[in-house]
Amino acid sequence: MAKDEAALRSDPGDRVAPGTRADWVDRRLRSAILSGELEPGERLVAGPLAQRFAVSATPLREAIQRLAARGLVEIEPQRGARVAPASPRDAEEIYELRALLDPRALRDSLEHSDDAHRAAIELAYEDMVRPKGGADLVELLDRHAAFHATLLARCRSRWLLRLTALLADHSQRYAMLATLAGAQAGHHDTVAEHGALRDAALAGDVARAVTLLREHLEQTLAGLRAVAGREVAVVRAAAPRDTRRRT
Amino acid sequence: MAKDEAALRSDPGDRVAPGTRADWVDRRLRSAILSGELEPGERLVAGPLAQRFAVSATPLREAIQRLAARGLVEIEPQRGARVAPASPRDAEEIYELRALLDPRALRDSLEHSDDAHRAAIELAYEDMVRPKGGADLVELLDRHAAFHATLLARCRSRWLLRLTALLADHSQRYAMLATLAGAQAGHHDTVAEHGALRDAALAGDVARAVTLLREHLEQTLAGLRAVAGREVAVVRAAAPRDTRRRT
DNA sequence: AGCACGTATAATTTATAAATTATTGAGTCA
DNA sequence: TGACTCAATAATTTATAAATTATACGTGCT
Repeated sequence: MAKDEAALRSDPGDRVAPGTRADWVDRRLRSAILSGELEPGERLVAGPLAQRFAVSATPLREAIQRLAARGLVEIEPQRGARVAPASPRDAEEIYELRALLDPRALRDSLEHSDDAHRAAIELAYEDMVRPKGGADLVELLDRHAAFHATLLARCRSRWLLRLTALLADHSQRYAMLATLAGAQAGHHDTVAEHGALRDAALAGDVARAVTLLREHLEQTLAGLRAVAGREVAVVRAAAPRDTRRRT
Repeated sequence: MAKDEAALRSDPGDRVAPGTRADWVDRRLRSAILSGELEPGERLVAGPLAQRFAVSATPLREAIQRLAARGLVEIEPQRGARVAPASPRDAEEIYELRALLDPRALRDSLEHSDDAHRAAIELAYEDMVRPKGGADLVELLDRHAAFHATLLARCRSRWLLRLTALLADHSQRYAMLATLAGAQAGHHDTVAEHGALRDAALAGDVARAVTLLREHLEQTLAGLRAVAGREVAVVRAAAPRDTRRRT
């Protein structure tokens, strides 16, 4: 039948590059929030933002709705949207959950790894430790996130991956905020940790890799706690951009 | 504006609904999906839906975006949205994650319980075991979800609660689908399990409550596996409502 | 007939404009 | 002076209409 031919042509998945404007604004806003370009608590006013991105109100609004569902922005009905506030408490919750979920995902991923996966891990690691372009901080954190995501990529549970990706977004934001707050403390030799993690993953030593990842996350959390005080100060400083200056 | 909208909006279960139209459509669509009123894989065409809900395209679209971010609908750019497909595999993943996360949330919740919380638990339990109005299936599942949510309510980690709530939504959908598929199996004496859970929670026996919850979830998963075959059949039967019309 | 191409139709996506709601500020009365 | 009212303004929210894209169908060619 001709049905098969038609089905082949409209095969889902051949469209790799989604091109709608709402998607673009979504990604753009996400990276703006993760990079700190938009500060926590900052208001997102529809008009100026639409002009700044050269899009209409509709796709902008849709992007905001999606980000709200992901927890990156908060919407108060009838009163506008703002970048999700940041707090040390939230950061602790996020990293605790990552310490619980990421190792689990890593175990399943490594147990179903293959050559292509290991190659991808090696590549992501190289991209991370030896950034090509400018040593931009946001680029560095993007590579870091990509490395972790690659490690988990073979996990078969799409839901577990969905949750880890969600948490990874937020922890990337906190990593950036902490760095901006002057977090030189907590520099617990992350390069060595990542290297050991890479080696264990490539060697197929699942148990060791899982342990290393958990320790890595816990130490990151500890380092984040070390600058919690300063971070709070920064958040407080950014907060006064509040809506109403009611007495 | 048209005056008949008030009548249209007084559909069952929304009158205490403050907020915007998009919020309303969001809740309405969510419950439609969770109740199976909209079947997995079913297309969500903007025009008819907007007319059916008596709203414009904009708020409807925003609601769909939010539901997509929550995983209840899937959007293929330029090609429309559809209710997220259901599969036994997804159900397993969801219940496995619940078995991991819910007990953790329950532990923290019960460790910070108080009289008001215990009263809420007792109330939610009564509402569940003795439904007042019609013995509607969706109402029953809503009460069941409410009971579980109440148990976890005192958990201090807002992120953990966010994840459990997300998973609860999807597991409620699967509970409905399984029941519609004729899941009399898996009736592993849920009433007794819930009763014991309630008792342990009210008595402050945290360890026991946590164990009971984990077992409850694992048995629910087991019961769900029992009807997996039939469920697949149902999903397959519903699937042919696919995108492209028959040739 | 079978396949490709072009046109027509339908649906999504975006833009623009109207309307509802919140907030600000001045003016007024106690 | 202080609080309260009420218009003015700004922002969100919704509606409507235009444009972009995908899909279906008919037409002509090999």
